[in-house]
Amino acid sequence: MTSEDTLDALVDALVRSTFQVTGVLTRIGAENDLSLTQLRVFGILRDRRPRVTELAAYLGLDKSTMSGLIDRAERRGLLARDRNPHDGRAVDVFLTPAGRDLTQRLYVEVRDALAPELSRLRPEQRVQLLRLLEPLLDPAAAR
Amino acid sequence: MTSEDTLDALVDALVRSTFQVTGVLTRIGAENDLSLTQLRVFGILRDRRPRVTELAAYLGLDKSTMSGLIDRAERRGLLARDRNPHDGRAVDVFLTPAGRDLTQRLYVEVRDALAPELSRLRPEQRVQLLRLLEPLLDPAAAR
DNA sequence: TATTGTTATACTCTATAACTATA
DNA sequence: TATAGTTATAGAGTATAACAATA
Repeated sequence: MTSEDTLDALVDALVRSTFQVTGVLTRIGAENDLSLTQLRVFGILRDRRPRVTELAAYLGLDKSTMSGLIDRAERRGLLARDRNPHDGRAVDVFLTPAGRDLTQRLYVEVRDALAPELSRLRPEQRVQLLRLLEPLLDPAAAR
Repeated sequence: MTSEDTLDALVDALVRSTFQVTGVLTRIGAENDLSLTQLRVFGILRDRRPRVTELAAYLGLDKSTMSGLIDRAERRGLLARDRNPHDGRAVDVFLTPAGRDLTQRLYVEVRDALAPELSRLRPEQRVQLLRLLEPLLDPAAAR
């Protein structure tokens, strides 16, 4: 197998595993009335308190799209807005306690859903996979 | 690091790499006026000629959603419908030559977009990653 | 003037329900 | 009766353009 073939096969495997994980995330989201994007929003807010524009940039979305996403989650009491104390134009976004609880529950659900697949690997293979994925994760890309 | 910690870190890395690859696919799709779902449709049709319901099942979507997706792509001349010769109720879906060309171009774009990230791994590491991803890919899950 | 955020608008994606045609 | 597909409807996700408020 040439190095070119490996690249093709690897891209294929990467795309397929992406769709597989996306399927799990989409299902768990749907069971909690959350879209994949909302799931991402909650993941980001887990340890950050960004302004609207920052959040949109993380997700690669327009700020107007962000407004709608925040509106709907805010209406459900899962997250909240607050004026940024240092810049009167900016609005900070953060999880409410209810949103934080939900995020924690979602995280456990995702882990439990992926664990069976990952158990097909031996423990030392799991460590290996982790080591191989890490270099691929662009620090600029948000979760 | 305990095995429990590895699982947590691995799930995290897997989800993050999923969003990263999804970002690439979404961008390339958008540049060609295609949604992520349309991209998947084209990937599936690349080597299959399923009926509407089969396609919907692959994607985990309702058949009515499928009708709309097919409509829009058909209007653009990228795919076509045909009566299934063995079952008068069923409709087969397949790529037109234009759709096939586009799919091929998209594939190359995706590979070229992911190649730089993958080049952070040494050749033998890429082979290793491929070997580790393969057991995770459920044959039941479509691309 | 430039930036931050919201709103109006239009289109795609999605599911549910109701329908037609075929098995 | 059951299955395959379409259509009507409604809501979420998305971007573009126009706007108000602040820097």
